[in-house]
Amino acid sequence: MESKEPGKKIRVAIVEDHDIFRKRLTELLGFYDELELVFTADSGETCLKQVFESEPEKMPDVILMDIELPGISGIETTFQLKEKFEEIDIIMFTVFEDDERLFESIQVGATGYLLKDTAIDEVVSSLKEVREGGSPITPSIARKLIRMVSKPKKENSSKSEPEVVPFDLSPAEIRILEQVIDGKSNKEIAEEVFLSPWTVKTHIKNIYKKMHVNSRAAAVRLALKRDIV
Amino acid sequence: MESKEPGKKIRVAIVEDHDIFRKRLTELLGFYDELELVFTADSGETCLKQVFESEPEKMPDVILMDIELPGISGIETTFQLKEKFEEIDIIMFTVFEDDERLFESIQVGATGYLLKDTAIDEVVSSLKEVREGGSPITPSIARKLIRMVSKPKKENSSKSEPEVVPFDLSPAEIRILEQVIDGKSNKEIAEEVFLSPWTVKTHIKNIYKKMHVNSRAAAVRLALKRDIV
DNA sequence: GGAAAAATACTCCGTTCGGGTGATTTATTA
DNA sequence: TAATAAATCACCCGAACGGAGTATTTTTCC
Repeated sequence: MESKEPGKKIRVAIVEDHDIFRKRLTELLGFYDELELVFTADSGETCLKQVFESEPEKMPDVILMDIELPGISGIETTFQLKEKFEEIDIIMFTVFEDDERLFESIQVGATGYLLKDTAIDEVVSSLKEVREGGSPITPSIARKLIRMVSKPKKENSSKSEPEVVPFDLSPAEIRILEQVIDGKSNKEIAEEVFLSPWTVKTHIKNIYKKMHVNSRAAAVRLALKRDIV
Repeated sequence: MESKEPGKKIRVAIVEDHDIFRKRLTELLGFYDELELVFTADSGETCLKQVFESEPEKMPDVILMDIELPGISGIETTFQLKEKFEEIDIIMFTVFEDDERLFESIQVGATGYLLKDTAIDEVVSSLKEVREGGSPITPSIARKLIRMVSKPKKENSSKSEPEVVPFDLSPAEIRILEQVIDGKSNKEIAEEVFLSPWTVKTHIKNIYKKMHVNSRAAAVRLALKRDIV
């Protein structure tokens, strides 16, 4: 893992709705010459706007993203960002050690996950690490991650494949998603899988929710991109 | 996550076949008052023997375990140990960042995974972290972990060339097809490319004709399959 | 210069989609 | 056993879509 651009300053952005915290963080990061703060935002919307409007030379390398945000969440924002700007590393920054959101963060493409009580120079080294191909996470979060990866050794080792399905799609949903990818309409899918069109529709709605999309085309693209089929 | 026994020394064991490295490590850890080295071993077998024969008050809290060992491997040793002594935390200690063994280590119950070039005081803080419920891992390993939980992205492969013209799509059509693939609606596309929605629609109709499809989803699938974008 | 292809714009019409809501039934798991 | 998740079916509504047709302007190229 090599550093992406050894000599250069790391361009950092902060997304944090809590004014005092954001300002404090801004101030602290200001002491580090190796960092360049390109913008701060107090909401996901503002962040997206900022990034989309950034000049190439002001595009952040890393974003410190609060999870709890007014309006669209940090997770959603991350998802949106990674769709368009895959090269930006995003470190989730939160007060909670929340399994669910940790998992979601990873799903949508966050690279690191730090707690807000992390010391400032650890935050700074995290920013560097992430640019060098690492994933800064606190040890306690690492343990959660490890639990996710390791088998819940509950008997039953007969199950062959762990079958890592991105987006947590249920078997029924995957079956239907495949049909959607084939360009079929709800009615056609219903006939194919012997279900009512209403059911098919419901499944598709749930698929959209899980995949964060709102059209067949987007779902197909994502599914193919992530090798779900 | 609370410390298991706040005030007490952490009982540490080292399993490492490389004599010089083991001795050096022993020496270095000796400088830390908060640690108590209960034993060292140069093989998995010795380690198991040591643990099984340990007095309760000499039972290690944490074992630094080399993966590459003569005889039974560190992974196998870890497995054996965790069978009987689940409360012992084991930190794998290795020179290699090996995906396969990282994964295996976690499967058999290792709590942490450090590279041997880790600074000594980081090793020591790792020993503490592990006792406090954390999982010390280096950022680069964390990223591998995260990749495991997130996307089993299929890399590689057929780096085939553009070859012939995919379909006979005109530049304008391709431009619009790209937007379709992004999941945009006709109206959104119109705004994006500064055209009337009617025009966009016409283009899409023509695209369908050329591609022999009749829905966005099908067009997206075909386009991605054929690498048109 | 002139034919052909591409790009642009619009209308009508019936179908499909996507979002919201709500309900029942069956696992599964705590 | 109780709570939760998955799967099933249903309805309303407005927006979007897809098909067929027509037509003008630009570009391209022989």
